[in-house]
Amino acid sequence: MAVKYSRQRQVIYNFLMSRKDHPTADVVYQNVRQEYPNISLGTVYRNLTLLTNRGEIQRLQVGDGVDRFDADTSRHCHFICSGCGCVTDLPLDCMEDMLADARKKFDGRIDRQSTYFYGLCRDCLNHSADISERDA
Amino acid sequence: MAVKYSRQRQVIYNFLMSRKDHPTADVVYQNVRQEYPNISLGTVYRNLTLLTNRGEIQRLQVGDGVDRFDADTSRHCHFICSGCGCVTDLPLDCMEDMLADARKKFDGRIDRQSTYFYGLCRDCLNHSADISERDA
DNA sequence: TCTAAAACTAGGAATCATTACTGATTTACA
DNA sequence: TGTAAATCAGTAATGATTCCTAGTTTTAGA
Repeated sequence: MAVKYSRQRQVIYNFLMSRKDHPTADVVYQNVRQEYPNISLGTVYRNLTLLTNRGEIQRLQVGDGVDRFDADTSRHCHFICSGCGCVTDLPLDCMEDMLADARKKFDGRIDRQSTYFYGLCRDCLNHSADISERDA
Repeated sequence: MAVKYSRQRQVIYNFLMSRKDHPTADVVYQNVRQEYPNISLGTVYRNLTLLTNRGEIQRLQVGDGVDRFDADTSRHCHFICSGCGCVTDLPLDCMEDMLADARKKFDGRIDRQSTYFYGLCRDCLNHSADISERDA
């Protein structure tokens, strides 16, 4: 299937490029709707999937049951805060080494790697410290 | 909430310990049902979640929309075949280094890491080679 | 510019993994 | 054994995502 230009896809892609917080499909929908009130959620999902398959964006599955999307396709890890659910980029030097090591040890072809770290972000850590102090 | 012994949970855990292929909740259900015909899928889910929260097993979210479960809680990566969907363990030496590097670079607390590799397993590679030869 | 085919869309229905609810049962412990 | 809390079976509800269909937009070529 040849890919034809569509206004909706362009707007979806532009919105994703403008964000660094890895929005969900619904967040993309709610925002794009400001400009295109008639756009449908199905269209947002279809285009996010299409862009992912074409390698222009990447889909993140951080484990909370909702997929997220990232316009940055460079190889990097993600951190997911168990407190507030925020997702932030985490570029690590050792990713290349890890991939090389995996390829050496695994009998098969490895195309892609995805790494997620989980914990508490700085804001949530500070907040829980506040609570501890208050309770003390 | 104190955790009480339950026959069902024991059977679910035993089954998971006997498998190396990271079964889904439904696969656990179908198998445990052989021995306990009355067990319900809800009970399987509840206990798998409870065991995960207690750190006795781990939940895998490999990206196909269905969660998988692993009785091996040691730190290791997983490979997911894009061809047949099989999930296999992939222990790598560099995981500790990577975690240490992430902790050094990230301002916050990192508790846990999960790494997935995607590609084609040996069987699927051989199979696609067969198809290429046949078509040639 | 006109036209036809292919790709795309909006809107809504369908899917399906997972969770929540409810009344009955089991477990722990005095 | 008696009792309260935890758990269960069965089923309904949830919610993210995909599928479906009729109509619209885009593109390429005459």
